[in-house]
Amino acid sequence: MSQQPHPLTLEVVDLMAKLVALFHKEYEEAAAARSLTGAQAKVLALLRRGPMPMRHIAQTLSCEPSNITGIVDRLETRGFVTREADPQDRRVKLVAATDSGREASEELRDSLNFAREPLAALSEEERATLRDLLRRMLEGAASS
Amino acid sequence: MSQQPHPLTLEVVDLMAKLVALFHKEYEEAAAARSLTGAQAKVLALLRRGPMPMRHIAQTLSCEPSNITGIVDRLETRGFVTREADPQDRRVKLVAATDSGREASEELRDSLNFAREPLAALSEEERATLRDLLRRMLEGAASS
DNA sequence: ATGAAAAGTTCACCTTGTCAAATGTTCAGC
DNA sequence: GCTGAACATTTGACAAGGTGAACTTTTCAT
Repeated sequence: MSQQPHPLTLEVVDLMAKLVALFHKEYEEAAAARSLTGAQAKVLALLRRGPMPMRHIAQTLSCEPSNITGIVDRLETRGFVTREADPQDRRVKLVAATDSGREASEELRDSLNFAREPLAALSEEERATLRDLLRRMLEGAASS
Repeated sequence: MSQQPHPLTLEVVDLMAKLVALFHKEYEEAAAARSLTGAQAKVLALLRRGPMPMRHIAQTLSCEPSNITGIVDRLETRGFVTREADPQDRRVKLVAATDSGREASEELRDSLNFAREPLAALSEEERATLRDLLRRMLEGAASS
């Protein structure tokens, strides 16, 4: 709690902050190009793996369940998502992406990959090194 | 525009998305601990380098100037920031951090450095490698 | 001098986010 | 079998972030 901020660490944090800002901006733009908001795109991306209870969405995105209600409402009126009661437990609603929702999400993801100019600056080997470092950093954190 | 998404690239993008989410969450929490919002903290961080016209803040954060008005309003009522007319051009207002604003921003920054658990998983040498890779990736992009 | 362009502000509006109070459902214990 | 606690979701009130359009003030080129 009282360690000197090491100059190298400080610089890495600074670079990461810039990269985060850049990534965030590009994600929002890619979503907006499909008239989705960032939050809607994130929910849609989660649902690519399959239907999911509201609660689980809220936990994964670290926000209140009541917040998800609104986001799913807006996705639902646009036909990107459906809500059905879970037969196992009728308290929970399973949110599932429609075909059109899945398609929008995958398009967005692919457009992101191609738009990733920063990554193009690295060779294949460097990208592998980066992948390993990022993996190590994320090992302790939450997943999916 | 039609290149196959290379699995390695895809994985790196995915890891970065997770890192971005993690970083973002920790930043918001660190800001909230000082009862600042993320946006307010970002503006305050920009002002550490010196006073700045509203317009410049908006450009740096890639948002509309009218948005900055509100954020600076809220920072101002809490005494973190002042607005004065630029003597050179009385259309522009120079926003400057007060001592208390600067202090809050620096505290936040330092708390971020120490809270950066993910980085602790890397050795000094690995952090240097990461720094170099990030630098390369950001070379083409906007700065500060 | 006049008029176009720039910087900020204001206003109306939407989305994200929180919290507290409802509703409906499940389930443990009796 | 009933009751009450716990749970998932929704609703409503509210604040902040974000946009776009209309307005004021100031600058500056002609």
